[in-house]
Amino acid sequence: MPCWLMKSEPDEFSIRNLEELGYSRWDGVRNYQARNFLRAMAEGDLFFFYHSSCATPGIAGIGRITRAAYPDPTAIDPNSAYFDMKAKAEKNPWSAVDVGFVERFDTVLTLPQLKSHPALSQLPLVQKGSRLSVMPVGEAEWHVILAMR
DNA sequence: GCCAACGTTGGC
DNA sequence: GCCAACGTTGGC
Repeated sequence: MPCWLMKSEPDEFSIRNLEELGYSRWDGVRNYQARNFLRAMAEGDLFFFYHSSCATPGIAGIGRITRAAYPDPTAIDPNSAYFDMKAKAEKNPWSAVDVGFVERFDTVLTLPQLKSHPALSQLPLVQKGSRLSVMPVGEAEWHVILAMR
């Protein structure tokens, strides 16, 4: 089963928000490479929930894909912060998935911790300058990260 | 708040 | 198709 990592700013949407809600739509992705990964996801895939742009950037928990990619409604909603003028209902280039809560880590697995592990050096997350917000995680990497929690 | 790195836009 | 300018991401 493919595994993933997705970034969210916890001020916007955190692992606690997902825990409280139980499920959510994962929308607002506006990068083609990240969108293509969204489209490669299947129901049942697991992902690491990463907190970015915050006091302690790192992996905060685990979620599950509960619905495969579909057109992102926020792209055609003028009231949404993610509205895209160029998107139309009949031609919407952006995708969203639905996700469910799986687990919240007791403590965030911090970016420096992740960077310190040699087995994770190929993960785009830890590479210099990488801004990719949705990325695949290899099975070996997945288990390494799980063991670090 | 700063700024390096990246992706996108648009003139040519 | 090139590439400079711009806007955004995201760690620090």
